Amino acid sequence: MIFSENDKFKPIMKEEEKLMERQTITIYDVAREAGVSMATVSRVVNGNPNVKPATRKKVLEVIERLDYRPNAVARGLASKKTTTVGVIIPDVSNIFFSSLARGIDDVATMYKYNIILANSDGDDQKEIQVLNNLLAKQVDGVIFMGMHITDALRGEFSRSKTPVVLASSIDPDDQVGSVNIDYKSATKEAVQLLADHGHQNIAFVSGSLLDPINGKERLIGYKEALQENELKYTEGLVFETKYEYKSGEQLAERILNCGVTAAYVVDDELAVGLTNGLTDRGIKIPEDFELITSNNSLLAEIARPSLTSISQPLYDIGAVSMRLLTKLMNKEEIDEKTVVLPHTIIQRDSTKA
Amino acid sequence: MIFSENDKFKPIMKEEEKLMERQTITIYDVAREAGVSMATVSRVVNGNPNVKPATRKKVLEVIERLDYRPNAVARGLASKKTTTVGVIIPDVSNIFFSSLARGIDDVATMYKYNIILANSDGDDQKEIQVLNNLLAKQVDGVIFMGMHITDALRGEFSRSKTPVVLASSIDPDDQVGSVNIDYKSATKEAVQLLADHGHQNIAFVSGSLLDPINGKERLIGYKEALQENELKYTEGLVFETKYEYKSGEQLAERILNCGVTAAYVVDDELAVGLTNGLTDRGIKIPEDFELITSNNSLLAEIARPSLTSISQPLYDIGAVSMRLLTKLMNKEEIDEKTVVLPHTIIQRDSTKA
DNA sequence: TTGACATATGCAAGCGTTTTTATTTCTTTT
DNA sequence: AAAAGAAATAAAAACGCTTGCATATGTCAA
Repeated sequence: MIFSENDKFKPIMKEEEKLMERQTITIYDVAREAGVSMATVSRVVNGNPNVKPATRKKVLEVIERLDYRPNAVARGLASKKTTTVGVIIPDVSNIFFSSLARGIDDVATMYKYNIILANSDGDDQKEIQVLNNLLAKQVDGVIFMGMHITDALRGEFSRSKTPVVLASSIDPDDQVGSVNIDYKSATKEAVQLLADHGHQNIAFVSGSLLDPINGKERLIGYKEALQENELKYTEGLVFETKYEYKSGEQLAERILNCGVTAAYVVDDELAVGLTNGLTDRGIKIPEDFELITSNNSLLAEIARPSLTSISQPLYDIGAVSMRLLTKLMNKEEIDEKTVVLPHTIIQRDSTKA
Repeated sequence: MIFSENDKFKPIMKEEEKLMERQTITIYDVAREAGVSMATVSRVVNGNPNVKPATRKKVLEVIERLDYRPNAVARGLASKKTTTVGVIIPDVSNIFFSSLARGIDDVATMYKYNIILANSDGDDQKEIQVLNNLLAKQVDGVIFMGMHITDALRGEFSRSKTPVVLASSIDPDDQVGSVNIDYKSATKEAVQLLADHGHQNIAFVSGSLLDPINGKERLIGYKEALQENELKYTEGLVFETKYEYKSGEQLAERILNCGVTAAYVVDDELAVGLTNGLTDRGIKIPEDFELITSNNSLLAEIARPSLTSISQPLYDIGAVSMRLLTKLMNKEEIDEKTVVLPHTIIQRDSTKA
């Protein structure tokens, strides 16, 4: 009895049933319901103008009714574009990089891209592995952040057809795009300001000097500034350490022992550590010691005393990098693959007025 | 003449040419070169054990030689798994969320997933839009961070078959997974500590009370602590503001005018702002004013005085959320969809010893 | 040996789109 | 009213892989 009733309904419900049971509505379902071909539905979905308004309307209604959502994976396979870009970042939880990341994502969203975010810890191995992984996922482009670009990595970059932009990272030969500030000049200005205040022993506090941004840009700027002020360059005043709060704190003692009275620091976290370390030892900033940091992140503002800083427009570097990448992906004409953004120095309380 | 020469070579070079010219090596190329079927290559690539070792070796060699990389998009279409999860985050550049994100990505990597990161600014509209976008990209799961879950959003969650985990966000009915600490107890303990030090007027400084985490958890804990100490609850001591450094600074004046001598603050950035604002007005912390913050991020450590804080294990919350999501995606048995991680209070210099 | 099973491999049908090519339907123009 | 061209639509072949099913090969006990 029950069975026969069910059977009676079966043929009638067949189509509806199909829709209910199948978890995913496809372009084919829409086409059938709207009485057009898949091609037409595709055109409607993609905003192709070659569709009669009446047809468009009809299709749109069915899409609405069935709650159809195009499958981006199938699209990606057919069109060979994923509208996704890979972002390789040393560490998202570092405010310097996360500021860049935010700029990247905002512009990405603006151009209808999504970002796949992958942490590398700045590890050469992981960077390559992560890059290959992203390429396997068919990202349309890659934004790379990292202090240091190995030959192996550069090799991978050029081996693939996928466009790459370096955000706040320096590459000797500019095969790929990149967005930076002029680190050499910025450093020079900062050190100049310190020299103007009469300091004789100005420290250069940095991460690894092997990283081109430190060794080939900032250090040069530091040296030039010293030279122009007739100050002698001493290796003893160059401190190579990690980009960590703790490292900065620990450095305080050593730095004081060298008779240093001013420092240029390449990283905010490090700079805050040093500031706190000095303050804890009774040093008055800026009276007894002046200090300039480099990233103008929230940390520079929050620290007490607040820190005078080079202002790298972090968000903007990210945003411009992504914008550049969109052009590259779009095969547009690029006037200049390497863009240099302006920097300034924000005076706060870690230097005298 | 030239033409005929070319023609002569064509048949000979045909296969090689194909390989050179076609930018992408496919599974088909590997199969042909190795003299096996695509299915076998697929099995090798996917580590399926049903392949004779000799065959496996041969295929692997060809893969190596041709530098073949499986196309994850095609794989995704065929297998209906993308090994990608979506992460909806209010703002990556906020250290609270980026700490969570780092935990998420590390565990994701561990389980061979990638994350698509999307900023929502905590905006209800954007959250839904971003979610739909991620679902269109066929992510295998979603991790959501946000202060506040609208009905619309909850609707989208339950409408899709894709598993969702809330990281450090509260949902009344637990249809989806979530990972948190016990905000009520944590707040209660913090306020209790302040009360123990004899404070009569303890402020509750928060973001929007409409966010369940504030209004339904923390505020309750605050009230309970007051009650147990026979202190009267006054609306005037509840401050609702934004999670921003500036807001905290500006709050200092108002808070002093209310005769407050201690505060529990729900966000580190806000807390540092308040601390600096108070200090700038000559208030001595902790002698004249005690303060406890909530996230134990780097900021709490960096601030001077350093801030006593509830320690939410941010990284762990992210990591556990992702781990939970892997189980959900894998359809494993889950003992408990809602996991509550332990918290502690880290005493620093913004409270008396 | 042979039959019975297990193991290894191949075949081909999807997966849900885009896109090229072909076809149909409208407009014009004369 | 017919021819020609433009506009709208349909048909079907990719895209690069996975996977169920069929087939082939190998192994062992009887």
